[in-house]
Amino acid sequence: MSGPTLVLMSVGLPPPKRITIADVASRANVSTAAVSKVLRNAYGVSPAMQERVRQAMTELGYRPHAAARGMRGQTYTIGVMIPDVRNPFFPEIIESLSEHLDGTDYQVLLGPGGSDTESQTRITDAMVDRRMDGLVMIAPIAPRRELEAIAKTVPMVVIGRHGRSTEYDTVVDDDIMGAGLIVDHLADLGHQRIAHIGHKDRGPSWPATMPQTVRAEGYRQAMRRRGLEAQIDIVLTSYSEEGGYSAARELLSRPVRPTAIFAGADVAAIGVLEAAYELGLRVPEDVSLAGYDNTSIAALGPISLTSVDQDGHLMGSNAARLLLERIEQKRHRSVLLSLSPTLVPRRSTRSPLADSGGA
Amino acid sequence: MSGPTLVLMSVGLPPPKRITIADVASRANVSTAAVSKVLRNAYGVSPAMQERVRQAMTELGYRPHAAARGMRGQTYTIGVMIPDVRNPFFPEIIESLSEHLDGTDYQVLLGPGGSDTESQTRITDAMVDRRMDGLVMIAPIAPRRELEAIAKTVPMVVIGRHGRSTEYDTVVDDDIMGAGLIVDHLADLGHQRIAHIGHKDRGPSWPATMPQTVRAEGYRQAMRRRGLEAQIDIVLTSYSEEGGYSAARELLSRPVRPTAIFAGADVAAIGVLEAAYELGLRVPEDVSLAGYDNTSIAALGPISLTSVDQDGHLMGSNAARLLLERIEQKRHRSVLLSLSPTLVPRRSTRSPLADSGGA
DNA sequence: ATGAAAGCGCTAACAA
DNA sequence: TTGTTAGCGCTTTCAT
Repeated sequence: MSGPTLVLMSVGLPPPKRITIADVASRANVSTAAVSKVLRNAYGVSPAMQERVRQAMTELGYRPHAAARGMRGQTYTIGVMIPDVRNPFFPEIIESLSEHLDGTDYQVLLGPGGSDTESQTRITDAMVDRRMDGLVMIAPIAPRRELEAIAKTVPMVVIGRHGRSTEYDTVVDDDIMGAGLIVDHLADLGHQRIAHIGHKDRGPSWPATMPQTVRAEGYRQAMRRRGLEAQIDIVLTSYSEEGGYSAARELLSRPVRPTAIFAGADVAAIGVLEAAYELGLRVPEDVSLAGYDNTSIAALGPISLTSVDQDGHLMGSNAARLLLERIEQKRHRSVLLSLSPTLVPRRSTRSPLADSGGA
Repeated sequence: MSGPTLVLMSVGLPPPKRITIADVASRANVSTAAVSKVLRNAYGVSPAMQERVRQAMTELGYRPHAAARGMRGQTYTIGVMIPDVRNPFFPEIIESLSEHLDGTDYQVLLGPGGSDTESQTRITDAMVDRRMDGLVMIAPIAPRRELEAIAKTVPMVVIGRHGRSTEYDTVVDDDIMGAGLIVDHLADLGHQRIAHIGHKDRGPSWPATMPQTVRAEGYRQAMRRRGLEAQIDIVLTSYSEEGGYSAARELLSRPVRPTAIFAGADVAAIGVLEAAYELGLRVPEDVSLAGYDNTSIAALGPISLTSVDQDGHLMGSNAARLLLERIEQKRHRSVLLSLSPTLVPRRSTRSPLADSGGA
């Protein structure tokens, strides 16, 4: 294979300089203060002046300098911290968030934080340093105290993390319930050896409020409720293809295999599929499989993965609404919004074969 | 299903105010200019003063105000315009981009632009308004003139768009070659009726330089080269699951079906799989299928999709490098970097059955 | 209703 | 090497 091709080209002209409110002001024969007021739809400008200023703005192609505005007023920027850009569930939230903000003056900017505390802190700080008007944190792993410290500085909504805070709003899906839906579904089908694949993250933070912890806990509770306490079987890897793969390699290589696997995320379930495929095991004939998140891949005919739907759309729009309330109406009382998930049964789960009795 | 649960909570304290260089300066008994210099690692500060200032910074927990810095100097922010947050190929580019920037003072912020011109323009303007130091545009659909107008204002690298510009750098994968790899592969297997699913986007821009156009053109060229000109068969929908699905419904319902389908993107190929599944056709027994992008889903055992690999990692790191060169070394000569793709053959393609002779 | 002017936190000439 | 100071583009009192 040939290496990359490289082509050089010419040129370099003097950079044009931007139009400021001063330009607009002089063009419209008004003060800069007047222009500023028009810009903000502030009180105390006659319709006539309004018109003149707007005219001048369009004629000159004026664009407000967001950073400069931010020095005194707002930056009109909403920051969204995203751990793991690859997670196919986040786009749903993000899309709905931006949609909700589309009519407003606010712009959404995404901060790619890694799955470790440091990089999440780094990008979060970066957003604060840029004086964003509000922050949406998607499943952050920082300790609550840290989040609250930031939330004291800037309006904040946390998505996908359980527990409440007085400093920020929370939008969360009831993961206890979601895990229960899956376990009940599998138990109803006659499964007993139901294993769970969980996510363990790095970092010092106590993860009791993280979705993965709550899903595992929901799994435990449901297993007990169904009298399957002795069958509780959790493998902690990560919510990723690799994580699901390695967990499944372990589970499916045992002398007594589980008859069903509940992966805490669809991506992990995909890894399980891969492992099962390699081991020559069929889903659902040899092992039932369920995921979580109901990502679009779960719906695919050849995959047809039973999953739990979280309505990311609703999460996103609510997060946007709550954040705007905090920013514009200066609300300080915090809100906890808990949405209920729904089960989406598909072909990846079915009754275990006759030979698969209890332990 | 019960509706969302809502819980209200209390509190509201006076917001603390931020530490500025003035605070740091007085604490360290130096001028603000000195602090500024330390901040920028600028020339002309004694090690002693360096130390005093850094000390004061950490003691006070000082964080520079990015917007204020931006008013005179840089914002240390790199903006990345992303059309379609759902495209699973982009995360690769983004990850490698951020990685490359990790050691530097720059921060990556992502601008979610939709698949239409307006929303892309909107988010791009927003990034310019925020005085980002550099912009990376991933497969933008704006006309080249528009891109160049922006590039005159701010250092810019365009990814995934063919054609060259004197104003910005380009990192692109050779889509003509990539399409050729697929067609050759299929033709070598004995296929003749090879159909192609393309992407047609909205917007007034002339799309001759867009990847989808080039891939379609590459397909045509390769078909001619292989003497299959009469078999050229392109269905234009979109690079999405739905697009692939509807195109495949059409193609596979014909009296004389193609023996192979080359979808311009893996996501579209996934839609084809879905359609084939619904129609009771097997891949590859009844129809061979190839995608493009080699996304992780293509590698899955149950899917095993033949695809073209683009090395997003290399694209991302090169884009970062080129952008930094433009920003820091003020390079003006533009660069075109063309990477070559590779074929990744998998089980979704095989020789057509005997009964599937030429038209 | 309108405008003059004082900052916001920082950078960069220029002086010392 | 260090400090002084004039902005950057906008918002926001406070007079007019």
